Amino acid sequence: MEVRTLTTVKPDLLNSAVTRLFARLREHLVDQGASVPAVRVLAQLRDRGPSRVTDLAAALQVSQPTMTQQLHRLAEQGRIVRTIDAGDGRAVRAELTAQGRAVLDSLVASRSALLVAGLDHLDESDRDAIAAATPALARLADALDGLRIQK
Amino acid sequence: MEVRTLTTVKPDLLNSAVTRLFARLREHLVDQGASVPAVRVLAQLRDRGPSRVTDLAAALQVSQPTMTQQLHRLAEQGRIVRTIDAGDGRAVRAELTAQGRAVLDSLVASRSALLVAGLDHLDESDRDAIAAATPALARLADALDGLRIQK
DNA sequence: GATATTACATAGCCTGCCTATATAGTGTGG
DNA sequence: CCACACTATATAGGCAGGCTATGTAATATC
Repeated sequence: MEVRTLTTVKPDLLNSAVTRLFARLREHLVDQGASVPAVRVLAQLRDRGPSRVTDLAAALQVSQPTMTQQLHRLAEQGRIVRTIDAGDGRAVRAELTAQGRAVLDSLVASRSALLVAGLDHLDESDRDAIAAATPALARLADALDGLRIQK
Repeated sequence: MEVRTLTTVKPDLLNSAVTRLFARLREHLVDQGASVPAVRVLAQLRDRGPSRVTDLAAALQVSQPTMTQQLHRLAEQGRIVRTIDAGDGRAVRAELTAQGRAVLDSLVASRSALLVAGLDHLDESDRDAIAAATPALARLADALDGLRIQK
């Protein structure tokens, strides 16, 4: 049997760390003229391909008018194109442009570089701990999703 | 010597986990009629005691007008009181009310309960990994803060 | 073919953030 | 001791991102 200091998760410390990390990640996007909601839409279009307004809104859990507005902004910036669906004149197909894809790739790469640079300032043991915990944190997010739905 | 799979931090997965966790934590506050910026102000007042507008703005890294606005909202809700500083007629002293303190305590307790409930759905090994990584994540946030300043 | 439904757009409102500027109190040099 | 500079907060105006309610146009359905 392993003998080590018993450590339990301190909710406040976990909350604080997550909040601070998120703030830095968001700030990094904003410094490059992007935003978290915009990047989420671009990533969704990259992953799911051309999509309708309503489907994107559902996938990202925002209202349809919010998604309409976001897509109009992204279209003005040339990062997506909006075309009327052939076969359903009501529907809009949003699709990444080459520029949009390039911007997204660049933002993602830059964000990874930031995290790697941050990790580089840590001890090996801290990096190991974070690497080991990453899947667990994803599962914690899954669990919280589940609790939300039951609410 | 321990023999185990060598794992490196995957920046995208870490970003995704942090982003999702933050989204749930924020949603949980919003469900209770609060917001992340408002709670940050209340927590600051709890930790530092009565404070001036400018000091709060600096501590939370927002502009002075943003803090002025936030404090007016919190005052309308009865969560803080704003009094003119005795000794400097220009300055405003913002201070938690008993109600504000109670609301903050309740929100913090509820957030902890949410996290504990989520953790309860995980394996012992996941909980251990998260407990072990929490200080490392805080240090990662510190490191990113440092990188930001050097920028 | 009239009507119901669906997909998106628009209107109007809120929070939260910003910069620029006004106002009012404090402090200071002459 | 008063004009002037400075400092603390407030106000004005603007943008992003979120919401609900509702309008409009295309499609489906009976």
